[in-house]
Amino acid sequence: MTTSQVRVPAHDRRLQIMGAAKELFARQGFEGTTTRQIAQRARVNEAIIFRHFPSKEDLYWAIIDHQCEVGGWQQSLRRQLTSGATDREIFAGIAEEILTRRAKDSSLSRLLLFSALENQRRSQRFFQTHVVAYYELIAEYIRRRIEQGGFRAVNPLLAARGFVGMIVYHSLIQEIYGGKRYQDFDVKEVSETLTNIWLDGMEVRDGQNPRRKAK
Amino acid sequence: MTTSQVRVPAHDRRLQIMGAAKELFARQGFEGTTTRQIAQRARVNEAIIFRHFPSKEDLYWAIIDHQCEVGGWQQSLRRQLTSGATDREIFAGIAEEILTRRAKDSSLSRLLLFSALENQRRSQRFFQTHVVAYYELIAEYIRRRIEQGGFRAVNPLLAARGFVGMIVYHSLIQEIYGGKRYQDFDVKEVSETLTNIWLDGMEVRDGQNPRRKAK
DNA sequence: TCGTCATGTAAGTAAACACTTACTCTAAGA
DNA sequence: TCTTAGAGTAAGTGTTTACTTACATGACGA
Repeated sequence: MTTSQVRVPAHDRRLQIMGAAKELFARQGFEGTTTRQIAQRARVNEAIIFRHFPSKEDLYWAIIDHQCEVGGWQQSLRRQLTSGATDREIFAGIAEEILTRRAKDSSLSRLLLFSALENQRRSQRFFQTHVVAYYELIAEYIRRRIEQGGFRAVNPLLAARGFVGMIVYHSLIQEIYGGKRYQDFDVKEVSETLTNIWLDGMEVRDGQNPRRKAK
Repeated sequence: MTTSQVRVPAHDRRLQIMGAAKELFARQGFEGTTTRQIAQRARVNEAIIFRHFPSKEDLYWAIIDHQCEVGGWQQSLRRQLTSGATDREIFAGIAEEILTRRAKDSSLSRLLLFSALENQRRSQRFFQTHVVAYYELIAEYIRRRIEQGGFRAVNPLLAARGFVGMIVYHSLIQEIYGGKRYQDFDVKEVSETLTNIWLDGMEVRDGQNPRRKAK
């Protein structure tokens, strides 16, 4: 009995299923998505999913692992921080990359947020290996600039989170609350404006004492 | 046939069920939570839930509506913005309130975020009535300070989002990724540090031209 | 050319799901 | 003191869920 009976190599089928599942998980969460929906969207028999993945949950983590490998966030960040550009160029560049990446693949952002909300335990592994390292890189740069006297003396990790927070939260609101209809923003404007605010708050200006650490 | 058979007025039972459901929805999402779990946690027979609420979904929205009424975010914000205090006092106060409120009732933040992710359509109503108005109030204050020459000329809505983003994103990371174990932050330190960065980036200093709007 | 084995499928299964039904009990107003 | 509305319950309902099973098919090495 056949519908189309197109034979596809296992590796391609895997990717096809993961692609369909990724969008559904991103939109409806893990619990909100049924294996039947995934099969329909991937135009595949439901049993095929379980030939390629032991369980629905294994499929879920296969997607997340695959996405994280593809990403290359850290390499890109490291390149920007060591490029020798000015602070303003560096941070505006980071902001722009976050915004464009999130706009290009909003499924991934949603997926990771869902993962963090639905399954705190499991997402901790991702957080430890990816998020912490990302902040640590920015914080390290900030720490160095403080020592050089270019930035004021604040908690570097807090400053890094503040910067990333401005950017990510903006795009989160645009994405989650259907912000595009509410008000549209230009990526360049957003990244430059927010970077300017943050940087002018961080830089030491002539005749001004570096701020002491609060508390 | 009885286990304890304690008779409780309908209104109290409603609140009891909503309280139990709120925590479960906040932790596991709507789809991830079963009515049986809710009943067990509320120490109530499953059928009782459906006597008080027509459906699981009605219970869900009853919780959100109830939480939004209780909140009082806007009144508090309006009071702070018109208190006549300095910019630094006002914004540090706003930051501190956001942080303490979120820390005190982390279920609510999780619930609203879940709601936004799981049910984009429905959460738009909440967004329009609460979130938009909140940002608009801050943006309005920023707009006035720009006209007075106290703040630089940037998109006020963007600046408002940047400020709130720093604060909320920080507490989001602490909350979601179990940040308390990763690194603990003092509310005062966080609110003062982030406010200082943002405000020093926004304020016009002597001998400095107000920044033009990007683009 | 033919056997093999991974790819593919239809038709299941038991468990879990939201929700209902038919019934009991008791606190409070008359 | 009696009546009754509504709080409480045990044991269901049909449906949907993740996952399985038994079998069909065809590309490819020998």
